[in-house]
Amino acid sequence: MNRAGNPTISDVAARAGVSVPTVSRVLTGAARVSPAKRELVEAAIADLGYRPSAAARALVSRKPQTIAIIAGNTSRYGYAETIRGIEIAARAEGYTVMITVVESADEDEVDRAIAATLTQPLAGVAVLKFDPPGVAALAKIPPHLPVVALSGVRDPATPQAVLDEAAAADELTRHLLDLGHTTVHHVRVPPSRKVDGRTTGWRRALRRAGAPVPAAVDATWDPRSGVAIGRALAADPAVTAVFCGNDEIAMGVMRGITEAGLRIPDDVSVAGFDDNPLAELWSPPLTTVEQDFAGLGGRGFQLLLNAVDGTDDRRYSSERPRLVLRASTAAPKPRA
Amino acid sequence: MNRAGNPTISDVAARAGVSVPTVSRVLTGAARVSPAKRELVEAAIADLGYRPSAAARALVSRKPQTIAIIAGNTSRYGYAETIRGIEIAARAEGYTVMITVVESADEDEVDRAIAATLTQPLAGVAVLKFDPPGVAALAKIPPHLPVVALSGVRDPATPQAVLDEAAAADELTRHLLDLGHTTVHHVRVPPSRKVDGRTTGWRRALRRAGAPVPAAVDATWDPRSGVAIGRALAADPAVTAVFCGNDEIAMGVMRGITEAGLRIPDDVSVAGFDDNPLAELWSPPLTTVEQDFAGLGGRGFQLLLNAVDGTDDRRYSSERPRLVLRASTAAPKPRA
DNA sequence: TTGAAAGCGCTAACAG
DNA sequence: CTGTTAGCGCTTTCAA
Repeated sequence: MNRAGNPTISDVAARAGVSVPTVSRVLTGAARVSPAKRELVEAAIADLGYRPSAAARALVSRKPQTIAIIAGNTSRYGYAETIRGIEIAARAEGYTVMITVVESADEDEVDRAIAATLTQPLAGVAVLKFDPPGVAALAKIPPHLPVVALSGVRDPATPQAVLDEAAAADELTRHLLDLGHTTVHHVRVPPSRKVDGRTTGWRRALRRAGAPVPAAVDATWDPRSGVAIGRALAADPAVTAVFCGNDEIAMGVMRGITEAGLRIPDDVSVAGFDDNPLAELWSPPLTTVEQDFAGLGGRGFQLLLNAVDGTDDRRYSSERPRLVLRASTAAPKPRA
Repeated sequence: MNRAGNPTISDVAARAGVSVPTVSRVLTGAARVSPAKRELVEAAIADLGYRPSAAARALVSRKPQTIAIIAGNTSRYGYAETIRGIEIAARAEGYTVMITVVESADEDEVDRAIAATLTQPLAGVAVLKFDPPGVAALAKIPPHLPVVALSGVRDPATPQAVLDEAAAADELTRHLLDLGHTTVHHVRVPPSRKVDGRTTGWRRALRRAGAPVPAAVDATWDPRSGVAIGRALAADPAVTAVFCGNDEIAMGVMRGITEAGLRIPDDVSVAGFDDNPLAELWSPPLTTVEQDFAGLGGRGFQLLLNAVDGTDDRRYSSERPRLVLRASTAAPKPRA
């Protein structure tokens, strides 16, 4: 019994009448143990309700079974789903997950978060490179620690799992152009850097089509920030199609446009990104891009595992999100 | 240097020309150290980029700085916000947070999750008692470990932070009744138990008003499950007001009602619960109950801290959610 | 104020 | 197959 009242491995050994290492052997399966002793040990473990101490194990074996996720946020849709995907994959492999939130890219804040995290015995770290705090945190991870970046700008220096947002944004923009819109306006969510896949793909599609490239409008993460933007967009007769950086913002923008007296999609087409569960229930149902965030998390974890045990050396995983056409986009009609 | 290439406390000691315990003393502040040596040690720590190992610390000191959150889900709105609230409060107190997901109340799954969690050196555990997996997990936490339940049925055996959902549901139902509705129908989200605050408050208000109590309809967590329910409700002329267990379901129900050709709130009033960020952007903006989930998480962490260090013995914290009246509810009008 | 010694709970050699 | 011996990185006695 230790100070917290938990049985220890030596309690088990004593009860089973074997040595401590023998107990360890049945626990880890590191060596063969005779069936007789194994049974004794298992019985003792069950009787005592013994649980091995991860701290002691990590200390001596250097094979920690914990990974840390560093994220700028834990509750927004894409973040939460990605974290869920990592957690599920990690759990399936017997890993425990620890979460550290870094709310700003402020150096002190990042340092503090990293320090708190690295204090733990970690098999590796997954960083959500969705935003500036994520980018800043990734830069501070010590080189010897296995790491994977989820999303973000391509960087060969680090294993990375991404969703090919640029390709999807390109496809969505092209779709709008094909519908007959002269150009497509764009409302951005706070980008992780100067470059942002959604914006890049949008611009690329416009350029390729020879369409004018309007200035992108910046929204915040708060869906309400889209309302004022929607109103302003509605006031400009040149605006017939709007591509928003995520579904929440799109919903805000739609509300602003509607409040201004225009109809969607008759007067203005609006598309989002992410395929939030509420997107298909919106009125009108929102055209968007389905992003498999949970899958992103799962692929990221696999890459991290590769980096940890080195069996597989794949370091990059990209998946193309899927366009979901719904009723919020249509061919332009001359405004009444 | 240990095997992972990290400097250890003895590297620091060697570099500073002092003993290991002296380094430990400046680290923990457990005893006075002469300014001269302290400076030497601090310089060595900085030079080496030394970070104490939480595993070793936890092993010897039995004062772990990690708490575990056990949750049935990490990405749904209320869950994610609550987790965020706990994380923020914990971080402010120097605690690291670990997350374990228990997806079903299945005994094996719960046991496995608990076992994986308890293996870590933990100061305490916060359980989201939002659903059956949460309830099942709570029952399995060993008695010596400090624990707090977030939400759920009142249980004096465990420190608990709640949102008084019954009071809020009662208030909302009464509001609908006061508007002139003969009764209020109710669509439930999967309850954590037979009793569920939202349903209880709804029923209480109806009974007190002498209004008929219709059978509650069960939805799943998927907002789409609300659509079919909405259609069915629309087919019943007796339905003029619907109170839904959460906003997502309410959005699905509204869509079903609209698809059936009825208008909201003219033909049917619909109210939700939670005040999802999208609720106010919905058409029409959704009447709901604002739940401060992040605050719930924060209060829960405080209670856990009380249980851990025993300075304060408060074990219960309840807060009354706030009614938010918007355009989805109105006085009943005879259907055309 | 400081160092030497002991030991947290466990796994990794190493004999036997 | 199994026990003995070390020792992980740290804090906690205990003397000095």
